[in-house]
Amino acid sequence: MARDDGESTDAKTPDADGVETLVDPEPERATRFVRTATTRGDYVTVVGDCTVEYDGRASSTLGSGRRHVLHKPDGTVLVHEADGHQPVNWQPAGGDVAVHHEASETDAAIVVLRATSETPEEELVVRFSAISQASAFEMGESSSPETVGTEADLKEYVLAEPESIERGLQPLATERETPAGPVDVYAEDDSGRPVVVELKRARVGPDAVGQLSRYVDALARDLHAGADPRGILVAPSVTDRARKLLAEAGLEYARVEPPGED
Amino acid sequence: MARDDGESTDAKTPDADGVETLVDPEPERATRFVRTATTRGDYVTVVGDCTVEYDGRASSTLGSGRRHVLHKPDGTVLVHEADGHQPVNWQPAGGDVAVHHEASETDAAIVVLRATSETPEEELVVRFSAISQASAFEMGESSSPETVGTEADLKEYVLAEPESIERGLQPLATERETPAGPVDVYAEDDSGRPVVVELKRARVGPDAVGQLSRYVDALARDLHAGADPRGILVAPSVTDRARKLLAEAGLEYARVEPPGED
DNA sequence: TTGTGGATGTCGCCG
DNA sequence: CGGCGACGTCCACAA
Repeated sequence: MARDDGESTDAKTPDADGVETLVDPEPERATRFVRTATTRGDYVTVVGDCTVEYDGRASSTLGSGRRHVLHKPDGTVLVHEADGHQPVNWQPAGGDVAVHHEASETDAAIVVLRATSETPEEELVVRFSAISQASAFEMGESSSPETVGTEADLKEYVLAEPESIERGLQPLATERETPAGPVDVYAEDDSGRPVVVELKRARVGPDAVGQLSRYVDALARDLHAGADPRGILVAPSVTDRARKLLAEAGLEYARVEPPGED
Repeated sequence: MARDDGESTDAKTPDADGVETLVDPEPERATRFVRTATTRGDYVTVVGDCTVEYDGRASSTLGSGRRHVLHKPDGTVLVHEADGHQPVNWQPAGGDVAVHHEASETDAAIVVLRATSETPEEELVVRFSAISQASAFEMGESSSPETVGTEADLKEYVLAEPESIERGLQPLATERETPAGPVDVYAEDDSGRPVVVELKRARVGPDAVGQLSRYVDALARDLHAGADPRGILVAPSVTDRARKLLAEAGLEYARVEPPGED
């Protein structure tokens, strides 16, 4: 879709389909371009040499280096480097972003992107000493993937086939509230004894045992004395340590296939 | 840095400083460009309409939409949409990436990026029906930020000033091993009673209580009978439920300022 | 390779 | 808005 508004003269390719690109722009031009595109609600990317400062829940400093900076229409800022899934620095959605240019200690003007947010109060400042490429894209609405294999899928399966955990097990409720939090599946075994089922979609470690343990303890307190609920951890597999912790706490483990493998 | 190798003729701006950009390329050209840049070890970005399929630990499908796809030199693939910090789909570093083009159901040829990995066996397939922009960048080595305000900083502070937790507290060891895992700080109170200290840099919930609880239980078993270790959760703040769980488990809480606020 | 716990975790749901 | 737990969590570090 062509851009015909005034600022589109900044674009290297103003007639391209929803994309404008500057290569090696001067700082002032880059500043104007990024500011305009950001204001317009575009998805903006900048590649160049920059330093990054972050201050908020923690603080960090990054020395000069070549990075890939994204600014999304929702205010998200991501600073990516050559490696890794995680951005090296970022700012969550919802904050404000300001772009300006200023003189650096040497003679080169630099482009500064400052992203701020409140609750928590945080600030991310990216200072470009050189910009190789700045682009702006019209991005459509975000969609969400249909995912199979989540804990919700496992719960569905367990509710449909409770015998896969134990013969005679009867689910009574999901997300049953206890003083320690909601229990994934609350059930009764074939002798009428209450059972707390904690579901995990993947191999479990000690944390899941702690979680189940808290629920069972809370329920034991909550129910009339002598109810003595059982706790069953349901997962594809367990680590050794988790298995020992289960044994020590008098809890049980039931293996299920990972969900969504139909 | 100018690119003078054979494939550089694909670049829209072959002389730019470490950046090559194609706008609205034909599928075959885009395929060649992305494949070459990827092989070369460049940081590659593609913006266009695509579908995404993932299969591995879980499975997901994404219908057609405009997206921003990154391929990093380490093999990481990220698929971003207009919103959110997290990529809507991704592939971790270390896997293989293949790019080819194929005929679609309609007459348009499409560009396919397939990222695969083993352990766990996973596959991510991005199918572009149209590409607005494809870019390749030379990216330097990744750096790592100097971050202040981590749990490690809190530990340092606590070891230097144990009285900030409790008068007379004497740290004996860090990461002391127990059958339930390593304890952040192992100490003795002024009466010589052993103390397990669990540190958290931020407000804590029930999970941290469970963690501390496991350590204390394990240590009680591990030490000679009658040692009766105390457990202190050290954090800037606690949720109500966590506080209740602490009380029920006979554990304590000590408030500390978030680290790195000097 | 696997286990374990931290993270500026982020995200969605629910009170 | 805060609490709570899932996440294809990712990640570094240790065994």
